[in-house]
Amino acid sequence: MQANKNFSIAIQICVFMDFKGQERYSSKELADSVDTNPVVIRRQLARLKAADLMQSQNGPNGGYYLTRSTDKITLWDLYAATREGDFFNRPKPNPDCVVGSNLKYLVEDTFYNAEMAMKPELEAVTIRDLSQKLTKILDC
Amino acid sequence: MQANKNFSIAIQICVFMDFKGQERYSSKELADSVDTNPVVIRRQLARLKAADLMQSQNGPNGGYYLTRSTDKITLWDLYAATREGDFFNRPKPNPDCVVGSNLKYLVEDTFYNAEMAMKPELEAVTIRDLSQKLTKILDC
DNA sequence: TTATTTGTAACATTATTAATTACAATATCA
DNA sequence: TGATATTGTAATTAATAATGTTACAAATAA
Repeated sequence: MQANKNFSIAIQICVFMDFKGQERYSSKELADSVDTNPVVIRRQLARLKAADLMQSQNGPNGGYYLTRSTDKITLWDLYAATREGDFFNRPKPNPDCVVGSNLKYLVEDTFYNAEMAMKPELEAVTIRDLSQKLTKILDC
Repeated sequence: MQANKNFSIAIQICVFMDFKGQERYSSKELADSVDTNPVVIRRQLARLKAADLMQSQNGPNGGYYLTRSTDKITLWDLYAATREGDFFNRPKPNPDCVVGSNLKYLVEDTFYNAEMAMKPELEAVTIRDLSQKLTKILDC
């Protein structure tokens, strides 16, 4: 399990960017913030780029930047960009067992519905919301 | 990531039991169905026992059985029994980064809401529903 | 009393994830 | 143009987590 982790890192990167307010961020800077390796960050950001949430520029003074305002990026956007694989996860059922081999079909509708039920909750929160909340916390 | 997998196995075991209609099932039988080791199954079932969904009996002709009718066991029951850890999963934030170290608090409400939004969807489906659906599929 | 089964700990193995190294491609700027 | 900084990605290694296995005590039925 770990679409969760990628999701969490994506949130952190975006909030970090909004909070800092720079133009661009190198993978090195972001890696320090997340406490991991720059290459790990670049791999993560490749997903966000694929979802048109992030852009990058090569060369000196290059780096990554968000393609739109942080009040237009919701947690659902990041969830969708970083999720992978099946919500329901039964990799290798015994093909001789009628239950195991059909279970996927039995539950896929329900699992889809469950996942979609989260959508409005995650859409209700933007990156801007989180970074403003953070600012408030730190003011105390 | 793998609360999902335990959840899936729990569903499979319960549907299997309803579908077969025996009194009890040894961990060996169940392991064959799931295609894994009996000890793995026993570990899984320990969770379901802790959630009062399953009981067991030692000795010859012993084994596992559900504590209540399968039309009273919902997918949410199994989800709750098998979930572990945080929905939001950022194990070791850099303590020097204000974003990373506070992120957990920023999102925990939203993540709780998102998880709870799934509840009615998962509560709407019982183990009985699934095993009846399976029977129908196999009749075709 | 014997056989069967759960419960669990300890260990071994396998699979997955993350980190690192390396380097080509690209872009900036003096 | 040349030096430098940066992304993109592949290949490798290291670390971590999950799974499978063995072993055996405790319980129970016949």
